[in-house]
Amino acid sequence: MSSPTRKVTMIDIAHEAGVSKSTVSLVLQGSELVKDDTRDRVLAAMDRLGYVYNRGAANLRRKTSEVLGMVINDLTNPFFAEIAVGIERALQTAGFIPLLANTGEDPSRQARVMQAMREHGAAGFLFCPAIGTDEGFAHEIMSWRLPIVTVMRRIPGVDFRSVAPDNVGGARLATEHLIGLGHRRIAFLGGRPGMVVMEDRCQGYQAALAAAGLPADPGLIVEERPNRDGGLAGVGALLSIADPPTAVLCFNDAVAFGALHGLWERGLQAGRDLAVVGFDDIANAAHTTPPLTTVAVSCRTLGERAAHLLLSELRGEPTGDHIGEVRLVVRASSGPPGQDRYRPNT
Amino acid sequence: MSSPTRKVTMIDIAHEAGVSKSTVSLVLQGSELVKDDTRDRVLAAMDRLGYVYNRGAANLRRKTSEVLGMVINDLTNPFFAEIAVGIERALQTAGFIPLLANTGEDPSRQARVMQAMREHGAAGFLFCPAIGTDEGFAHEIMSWRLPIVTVMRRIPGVDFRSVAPDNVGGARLATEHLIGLGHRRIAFLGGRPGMVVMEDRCQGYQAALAAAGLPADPGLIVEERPNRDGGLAGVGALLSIADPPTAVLCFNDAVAFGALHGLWERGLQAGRDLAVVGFDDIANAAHTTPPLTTVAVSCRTLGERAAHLLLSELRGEPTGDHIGEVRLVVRASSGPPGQDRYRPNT
DNA sequence: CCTTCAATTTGGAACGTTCCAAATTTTTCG
DNA sequence: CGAAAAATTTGGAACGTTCCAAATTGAAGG
Repeated sequence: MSSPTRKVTMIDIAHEAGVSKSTVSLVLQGSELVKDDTRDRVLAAMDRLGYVYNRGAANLRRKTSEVLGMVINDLTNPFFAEIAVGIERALQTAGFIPLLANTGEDPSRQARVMQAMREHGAAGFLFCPAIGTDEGFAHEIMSWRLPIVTVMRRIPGVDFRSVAPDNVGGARLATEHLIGLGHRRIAFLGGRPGMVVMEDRCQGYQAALAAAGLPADPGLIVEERPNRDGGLAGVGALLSIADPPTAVLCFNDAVAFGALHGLWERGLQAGRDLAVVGFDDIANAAHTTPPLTTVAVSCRTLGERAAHLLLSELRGEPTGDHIGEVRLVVRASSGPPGQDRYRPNT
Repeated sequence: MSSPTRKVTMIDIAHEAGVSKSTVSLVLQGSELVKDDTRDRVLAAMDRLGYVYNRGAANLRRKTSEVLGMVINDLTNPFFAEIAVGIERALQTAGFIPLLANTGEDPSRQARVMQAMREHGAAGFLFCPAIGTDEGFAHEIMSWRLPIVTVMRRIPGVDFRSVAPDNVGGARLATEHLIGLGHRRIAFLGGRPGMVVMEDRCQGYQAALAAAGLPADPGLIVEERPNRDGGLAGVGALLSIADPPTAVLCFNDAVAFGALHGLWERGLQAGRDLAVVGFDDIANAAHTTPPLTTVAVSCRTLGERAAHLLLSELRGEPTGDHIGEVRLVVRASSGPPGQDRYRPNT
């Protein structure tokens, strides 16, 4: 039992059950062809000998695999962690299993690890591209002719299926909300041009302004790192311009958290002194002081949809992109513009 | 090029380069035996034909694999996400690659997916057990005779190598800090007995009390879910007992966040009205209001150590458990006991 | 009992590697 | 130059499956 005994194979089972290896194989594949009685005998033998199916060998012969690559730019970000969980869940129930890579936004790591996954027989990829992913690489992996679904960030210039929330619509929704509250000078804070997500959200913001007949002041669009630090720095910049905004739509919740913090540092309060709106509705958004108004994206669902999309592609079914619904969640960080405290110069 | 051409194999390369498949194999394995000139020819051929190494086939023959199972109880928890990232990083640089499973604290999912990973040829496991993991299952996987390293939560009764922070020491440190501030009635909040981590931390807390000659009031140990909701509920319970504590050590940061929120709801302030200390120092701890005093655990490092431990085991090297260092980070949520506001009954 | 047809079962050749023992080529040196 | 030694290269048998075509068994019908 604890001896260094050779691994149990189908042949051993065949022997033990008094059938051929082909029959064992049929049983393993749940074939209808085999007689119930025989099946039972084979299953019993497997049990007795402690058989472990060797999928590697099977896949070698069959030229397929149930292994998929899951490449995530930043698992440390709860938003992407949630997506990863959604993907994993869907794959698991479909009998697939992901190889994981966290690229940490490093394109060269990304390239290395995706190559490794290919060598390990990944049958397709769920892919949240790192920020600097270039078109050359995109073409490279396209040439692999494996199904690939990009999640959140689509790559311009290649036609992978993609799954993403309705960034344009969400930003429009949020901006309309602010306009409805009476705001006229609304800023957009965070992100870098070249980031598709930033561009989409910014576009939705601009569309809402335009639809309301409000001027688009380029000075109100502040580029910043897409994280808390960016928000902190950006809100400072916004408050110090000559004619400061009364509201700010942040690229994402992390940026909004930073903005909240920046306000707090100045003795100002979000909602009263400056309306702040986030994007994503990550877990913490409900628990800041004040709680954050934000655009809710169901990232778990997004992950599941991505997985299903990839599975469809694997089956060769026709597929289309998926744009996830968004929903505005109004909390206390967004209020109407006030006249009292928010202008340092009065 | 885009034709449904058969996959390129070593044999094709051998042909193209005018050598035998054995030579190609040697090149692939970076052997010193092959002449530089030949190596170049082979590499060139690979390049020309677009060869992809089939590790599945290699592993079948070689009876090893660079694939490891990474089984995480809850990736949604930033603490474990960080560990996962640390593991993945270390594995990647060592040329290994993880299969991922998120069990969502469900032991039956856990059992299913670990079996699947075994069938896929996982050579070992990095394992953060789900909460209800029973000893029977532990013995089952032990019988697989694969190297397994448990992370964070060790399993009593089986001797897997394990990696965890110094929970006992950290809790002692935190409690000593509170005692040093002058607190005499210090509560412990959150977690369930049966959770090893809770037991360790609670033990450290009790040790510190005992060392300071303070009585151990069992009424000051409040079991609760190990998350924000548990903290919220628990702090309410603590404040309403006859002789309430002046300080509370929370099972982890999430619980502490809930406690902070509970205080805020009652118009009380952490640090002044009740000293609150967390455990883990997750990303948000520095950004609560007030910022949270907590025991910092370097989870990224923890993950890396776990990976290295598993790799050592794979190489058959002698190994031992790793207990990660902890460090007390004092922020504003813990102050000396006051006399004014924290007693509802004065 | 023989035939026919359906239901089961089965050998053996892949799948793309590695690894061993043996073969071949190259170098060294008396 | 020839022999011995060293450096390279090479066939072919695994590894544990699947899958096909063919063989065997069983049931039904005359």
